[in-house]
Amino acid sequence: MSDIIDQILSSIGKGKVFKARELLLPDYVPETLPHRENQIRKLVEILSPLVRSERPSNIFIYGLTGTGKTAVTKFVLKNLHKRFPSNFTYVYVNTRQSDTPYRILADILESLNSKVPFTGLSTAELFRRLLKKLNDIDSIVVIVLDEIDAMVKKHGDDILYRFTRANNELGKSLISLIGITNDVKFIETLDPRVKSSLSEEELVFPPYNAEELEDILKQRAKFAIYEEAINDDVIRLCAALAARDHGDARRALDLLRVAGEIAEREGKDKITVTEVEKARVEIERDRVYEVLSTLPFHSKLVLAAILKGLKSKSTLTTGEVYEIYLKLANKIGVENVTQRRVSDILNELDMVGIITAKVVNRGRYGKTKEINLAVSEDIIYKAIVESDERIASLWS
DNA sequence: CATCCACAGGAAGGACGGGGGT
DNA sequence: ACCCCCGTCCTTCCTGTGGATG
Repeated sequence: MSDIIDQILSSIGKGKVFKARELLLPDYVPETLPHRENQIRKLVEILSPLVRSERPSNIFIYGLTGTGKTAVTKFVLKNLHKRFPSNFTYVYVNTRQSDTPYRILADILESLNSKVPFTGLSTAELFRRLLKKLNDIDSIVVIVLDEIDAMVKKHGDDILYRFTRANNELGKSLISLIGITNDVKFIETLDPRVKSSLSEEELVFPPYNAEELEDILKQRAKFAIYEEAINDDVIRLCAALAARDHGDARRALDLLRVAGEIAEREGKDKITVTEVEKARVEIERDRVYEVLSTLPFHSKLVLAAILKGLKSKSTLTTGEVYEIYLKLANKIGVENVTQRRVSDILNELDMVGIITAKVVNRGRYGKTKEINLAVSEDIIYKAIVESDERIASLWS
């Protein structure tokens, strides 16, 4: 028995691909950020008052996913803090992970070493505690709110307004906000007071092109992967796939890392384009599984309805999906939700990238959504059948 | 050129369970 | 022990709308 385990362990242990796999993980902040020199310079300039222990302007940072917004922000703050540790503190909150005002405030308080209950308090109470804490600390605090658009779309800009007013309530200027968003149009939807206050300074991150992605990948690969285990074709393919997807560096790094993991798992000593292709499928599959696992039952059922419907048509409307959904609900004997709810569910499925639901006007034939899958059908099918047996029974 | 389709999507609220404060 | 606040799903009722059609 132990032979088997030894075998497995040794085959895992003697990975021939990665020198330092962690350098390819999404939250790793590298020492150099190629093709972001301008953004770094601008950000340091804006934040330079910190050197004199003064409050910098609030900053709004835009750019699509994987354009280096988070990395640059963390990089700059980390390095400034290293040089001037007593001048300020900074807090980073990802508002997609902590996507309610309550969680955001709780995260900030926890970063400032204040214990808060998981739930139970009002957000007003948390805000009061935050102000008190800031008053006690009495130094500049830079608060980074990453992926702020997701939170505001769900919960409104009320919390942002409160943040921008916090300096008044404190009676001194301690808080400096950095808002990061993927959605360029997002800022127009903000309350004008919040908008003007939050975007005292603005910074734009353009997408990387394929060449720049290659540079980034090469540079990381140099330290993360053995030279013999990789070649330029692999890097070029990862870069090209990611460039097709609006120049997303995170996606490019993910592809490379997962391709390497696949190579090691299969006992190979180098990454080839085959592994990159497998990595692409695997990444997509993992994402679908994860999204589905958190989906409420009726969302899965709506997805099942879409799958069924697309068998006979190339695109569906909300009404068509709802009809099929009603049949399926009836078949497995569960209460159905209203069409209004299904409309929202379709938007949610769109938001997480499993389907595309585009609003179209068809004149005389009304306004509806055109619904299509955004992920390959068999991946969704497998994921959905495994996630719930009642839904699985619809196919047996 | 008005009409009218097939919904979109906002507003208000309610049931419910998890987790406080006091 | 009791009340309060929260987020999550969901309902009901509603007003809004781009453009093919008559």
